[in-house]
Amino acid sequence: MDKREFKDRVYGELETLGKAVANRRRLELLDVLSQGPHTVEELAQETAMSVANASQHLQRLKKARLVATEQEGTYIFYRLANESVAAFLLIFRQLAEERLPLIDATVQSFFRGVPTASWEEIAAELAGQRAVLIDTRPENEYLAGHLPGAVSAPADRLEEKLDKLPKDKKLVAYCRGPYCTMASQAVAQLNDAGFDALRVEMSVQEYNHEMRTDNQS
Amino acid sequence: MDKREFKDRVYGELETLGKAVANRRRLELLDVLSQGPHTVEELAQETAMSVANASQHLQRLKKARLVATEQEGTYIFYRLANESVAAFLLIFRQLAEERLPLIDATVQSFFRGVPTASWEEIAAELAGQRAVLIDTRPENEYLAGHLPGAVSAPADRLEEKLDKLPKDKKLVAYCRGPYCTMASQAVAQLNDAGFDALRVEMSVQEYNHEMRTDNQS
DNA sequence: CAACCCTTCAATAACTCTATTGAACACTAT
DNA sequence: ATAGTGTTCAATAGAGTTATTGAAGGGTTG
Repeated sequence: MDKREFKDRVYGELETLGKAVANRRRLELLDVLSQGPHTVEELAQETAMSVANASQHLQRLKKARLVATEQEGTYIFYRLANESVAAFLLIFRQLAEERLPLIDATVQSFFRGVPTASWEEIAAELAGQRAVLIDTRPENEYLAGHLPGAVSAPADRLEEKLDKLPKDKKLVAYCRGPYCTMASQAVAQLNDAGFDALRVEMSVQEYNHEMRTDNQS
Repeated sequence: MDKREFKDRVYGELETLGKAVANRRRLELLDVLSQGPHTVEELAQETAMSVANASQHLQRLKKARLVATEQEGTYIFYRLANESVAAFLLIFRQLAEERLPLIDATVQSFFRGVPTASWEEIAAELAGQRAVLIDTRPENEYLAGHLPGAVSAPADRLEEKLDKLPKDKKLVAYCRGPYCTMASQAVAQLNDAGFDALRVEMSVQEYNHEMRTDNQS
């Protein structure tokens, strides 16, 4: 094996990781999978793809070993291969946002008008019980892991929970991350129903990541 | 802008970062650029591409804002956009190596037979002056930044330096990183010439990264 | 300003990727 | 077994990517 052949092989392998994240559908799938295991059907629905197409993309991700599967009866659950993948996705997103300002501009424009706070702004009120943290993701994602103290109130089944939420406290909604629209949808609906709700820019992934880096320093 | 359109736009932008690193040639260019600024011609030669092809790939990287250019006379120097890009590349490689074992297998097989040490194994001898660290990269990369105490001895011009290297000390060679063959080439040549040389698995990027994380903890 | 060198452009053919379609496979429950 | 449901397979057309080629820009130097 000469020098050129060696480099072609090595960079050819590296390429498979690059190609895995070189497609918007697969990136979207990975973001949903960051929240916990999901079936093919769920993933297809979440990302507005046909089941066959989602399956095809998932197999591509599996070939790059970014995701793994577990059979459970007739369902197949896809999940991220491990924590390194989740950490990588976070850094991937951070770099993209830093280098490609259009992302942040699009996000800003989409969420304009939705009452929003940063985690720092709201942390004291949450700690002092003057605000309640609500998790607007589907219940299975809440069960797979949620922010400490959060209450589950999936955005698409909010009516069922309305009578269990306090009207005398702030409701602080989060969801999957900065490109997820569930919290903002829930906030609009809650405010219409007479609650005092706002969105917080936080997710399980970011929270865990901040905890980890905080402990290190 | 509805929810789906928003996601398509955002993930479509993220995709441009993914596509930038979805090609072995571009990954190789980025690795060379991690060592410092280079002209198109240099990059083309280093990666065994035609100049036109290299230029095409470099423009793609520039469009993704991973690299930037500076004109200097008739030359155009390409360089990584900033430190975040270098850090990302390191993590990208780490994840690829973790998930795709074929990479490490290929590396192991290529460097089998070359006397090699890890940084920990050799650090004490370097500190005690019983070994000399030599930088086998081209001189301009040495000038752009090198390991503390390292002497420049480019692998392709080793004869010129032979009489300046000590025969009574270990020579510890490094180059660009784990996929770079300069150090191993130099080690073979040096040992043939009667020196006591070995390769060390370290690079400027990895060294800086370790220093940074060591200080944090 | 003309010759020169470095870089980019434009066109193209070969190749790869993607969404879609309908069929096939696999597991469960009746 | 059979029907039903979740997932994958196989084929394909359309879109995108890549290396190659030769020509054209854009600076610099004599």
